[in-house]
Formats: sequence, structure tokens, C-alpha cells
Amino acid sequence: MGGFLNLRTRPEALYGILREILAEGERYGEWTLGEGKPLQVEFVSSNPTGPLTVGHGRQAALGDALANLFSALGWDVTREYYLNDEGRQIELLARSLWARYRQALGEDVPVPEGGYHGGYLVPIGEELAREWGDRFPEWTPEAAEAFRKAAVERMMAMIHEDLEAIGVSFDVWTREGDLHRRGLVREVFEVLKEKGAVYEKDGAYWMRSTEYGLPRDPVLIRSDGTPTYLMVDIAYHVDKYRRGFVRVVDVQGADHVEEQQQVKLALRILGYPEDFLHYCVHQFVTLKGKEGIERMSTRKGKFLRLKDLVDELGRDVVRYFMVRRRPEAHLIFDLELARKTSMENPVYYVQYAHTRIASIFREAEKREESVTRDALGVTEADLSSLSDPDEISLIKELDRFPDVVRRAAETYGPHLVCEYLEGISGIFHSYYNRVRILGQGEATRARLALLAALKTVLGKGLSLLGVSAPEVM
RNA sequence: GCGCCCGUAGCUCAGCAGGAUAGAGCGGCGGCUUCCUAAGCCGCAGGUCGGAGGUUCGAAUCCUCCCGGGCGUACCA
Repeated sequence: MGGFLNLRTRPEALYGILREILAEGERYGEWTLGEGKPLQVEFVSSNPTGPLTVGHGRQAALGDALANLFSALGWDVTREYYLNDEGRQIELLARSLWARYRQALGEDVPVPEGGYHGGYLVPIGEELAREWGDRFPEWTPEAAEAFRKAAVERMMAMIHEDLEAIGVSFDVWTREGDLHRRGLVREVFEVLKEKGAVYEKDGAYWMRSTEYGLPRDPVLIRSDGTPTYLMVDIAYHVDKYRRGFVRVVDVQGADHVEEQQQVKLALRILGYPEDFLHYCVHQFVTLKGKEGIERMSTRKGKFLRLKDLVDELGRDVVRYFMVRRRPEAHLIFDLELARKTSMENPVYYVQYAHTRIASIFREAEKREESVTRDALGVTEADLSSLSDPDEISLIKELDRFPDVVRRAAETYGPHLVCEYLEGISGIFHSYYNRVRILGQGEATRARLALLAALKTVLGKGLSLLGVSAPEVM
């Protein structure tokens, strides 16, 4: 509604905006909306069954950017990784590693059906063969325990390498085993049962989800008495609530949608606030390379390791590419393009804008022009010479920045920041080619003031995405 | 079958808290360098916004249905 207004923004108002931005400096774009309340972003949470893949890279980049954005909104953000180091998949991993170990000892033991076929277990198997010799000739409970421990340890080391490569770190690591030990899983199950949300069938306990409109009833406790992943996940979220988080954002892949609906329903039945748990669901990453488009699978060993991609393309490129698309849209990562024409990457386009401005300031100092980077000198400049259409657009765009930050956080869409940064970079590059900054007397002072603000916003925007803002390229 | 997501230029995608001639990058073609970094700029070509209805003064944007694609639909995690 409300027809459109064609208000001409008065120049004085624009100059006021610019002065405000310069005064706020690095803090420009930040809010106090979160009031310092605790918010958790849980992401990656990959099981320790292999190194992180390019797919996890999207989650790492996305989750970290969201965490940065919510910090900027004024929340007290905790980055958390949920570690599932128990259960059948880990059992399979241990068994697969044992097979590699036997193979290293010259025995023809195949990796089990549905096991982990990736080559990354081979060198570890060889290492264990050297270390342990023929100590585990058979798959016994002792062997299972030893190989489970060794496998998880090595996988975690690899995952840490991958995270370090992309530059993401976590504040809290929660292990599934901890939840069991504290009796939380059992306790939460009992409450669900008391609420009448559970029934028994075929020796297992099921949740009455269809009564609440969901497509099917899931098992919470198996007939052998062990809780399912879903049951543990529900308990985990109760735990998050008890730890005091006001809001939790889980970054997860599209294959978890049903799980998410079930967890949300369980929390609703348990009486937790509706707006406590949020999911940022993202679609998968497809690698488009010379071999065509490949579907990744850790189990089948068909994947590109995140660290390898980062080593090849650089952290900034990978991070930027991973958050540039809307999370809910499928991401096609064009390897060939990223490799051979990396100079034309949008991330360089934005970084180059930042670098160019840095360069202008270096040149200004060298020439000892009337203006230095001294903040006071800049803000006291007479801005009335800023009347070029690009100068006006830039100020108007800079004015939008805090809203972009807010919207990007609240809609879980860091790509909005990319779009914004590419937009202001474009205006700047065009402006730079047409208008001289230095050697223009009073106009130079005003233009440098504008560029100082632009540089701050470019730097801030990039840092929210976890991308560096270089002074020199 | 059911649930969620996607379908906009040759390719990859923005835009979708309804509003004026639908944008960017890549790819194609043609230009720009006495001077602040050419990792840049300017111009040209290229689109029935998957299709059909509906709501509205106004729809790429909201609603319904259909078509096409992805994911899920486990006593795996």
C-alpha cells in the first residue's frame, strides 16, 4: 500500500548521514536489538566419519557469517558444534578402518557393505598396522573399541584442519555422549510420555506426530531400548534452552527438514516458546568441474575435501562463493571458472574497491595533500561539493547499510550483504574512473571523507562474511 | 503418493516485507590507459520472470492448480 513517494533527499540531510557514519567508524552498521542476550548458532556438526567436504564448507561459511551478523545485531553469540561420536555410523567407520588395517597387513578384508570407502582411511590403517602390528586379527569388542577411538580421534583431527583452513572456530563442542551421561535423554523422553505424545508399538516408542499434522510418526526409543537420533536431538534442544539461550539458530542441510519438523513439534509439546528454535536450511553444493557435475558422498568416498578447495582457491574466494547464494537455493560451484578466471571473481571486485580506496589514501599522504586520514580532519571537511550523482548514490547506499545487516541476519541471508557490497563497489569503480579524487582542492577533502566512509563499510561488510579486506592487492 | 525447496538473459544467479522502462557477473561483440592500482570503466547484443487461472488501481513478487528439477519420506545419523 501507500503509493510511492518521490521525495528529493535534501543535500544537507545526506551530509549529516555521512558525518554520522564517519563518527561511528567501525561500529557503523551495528545494532543493540539483541540486548546482549544469549543466542546460539549451531552449524557444521558433521559426524566424525571423514574430513569436511565442500558441502560442509557452505555450512561453515554460512553459519559463521550468521554468527557475525547476529553479533552485529547485539546478541551474545555462541558458535556450537554438535559432535555425534557414538552410534551405528561410527561403528561402521571403525569397522571400515579395521578393514584398511587388515589390508595394510596384507590380508584381503573388504570394507563392509555400506561402510566408508574413502581413501582417507587407507593411510590411517597403514599407520595403525605399523603401530599395533597383528594385535587385532579378528573383529572383537576390544578391536571395535580400539578402532572406534582411533577413528574418531583421527577424523576429528582432520575436521579441525578443515575448519582451520576456512578460518572457522567454535566456542562450544557438545558430544552426544554427554547428554546420555547426564540422563537428559531419558528424562525428556519421560516428559513427552507424560504429555501423552508417545505410544508403544512393536516394542518401540513412537511420537504421535501425525496427530499434529506431520506426515509420519517417528520412533523415539527403539525396541532394543536405545534412543534414536531424533530423541537425542530433542533432548539436546531442551539442553540448549536450559543453558539459557533465548534464541537458537541451527544451520542444516535440506536433507534434515523432516527431522526439523519433528524436533519443533516435540519442543512445542514440551511447552517451549515457539520462537526459540530457528532453522536455516540450505540446499546442497554441487561441484561443476571437468568431470561434470558430481554428487558428493562421504561414505562412498566421492567428495572434494574442504581443505583442498581452500588451499587451491584461497579462503576468501571459498567463503564468499559459499554465502553468495540464498541458502535455500542450490549452489553450483563452478570449479573451472573459479580456477582459471579467479581474477574476475566478485570477491576480488569488492576487495579491489577497498584496496583502491586504501591506495588513494596512501597516495594522498605521499603527496601531502591538505587532507590526512585523521578522522577529525575528514569529518570537518566542507561536504557541500559532493553533488555528483554517484556521490549522492553512494551516500544513500551507505545509509542503507545497517538495514542490510539487520535484514541479512533476520532472514538468514548473508547473500544480501554480498549483493550490497557488489552494488556499492560498482558505483565506486565507475565513479573512480570518471572523477579524480586527489589534487582537487576543497573537493578532494570532501571526496576523501566520502571514501573514508565507503572504505569502512566495505571493510565491515567483508568482515561480517569472514572475508578479508586487504589494503594492498 | 505425501512433505520441504528451486524454476528470472546462452551459463551461474540477485530482485520476491506488491509499485514506475526486470538487474549483476560470466560468456559474445566493440571501445577506454599523459594523471589516484586496467583485479577497473564505457557501449552493444541477449528475457513470453516454467505454464494457466485468481486477488489487486498495480504481480517476477501474494493465492490456487499444473509442468519440470532437487532433497526427504529408516527401529541411519
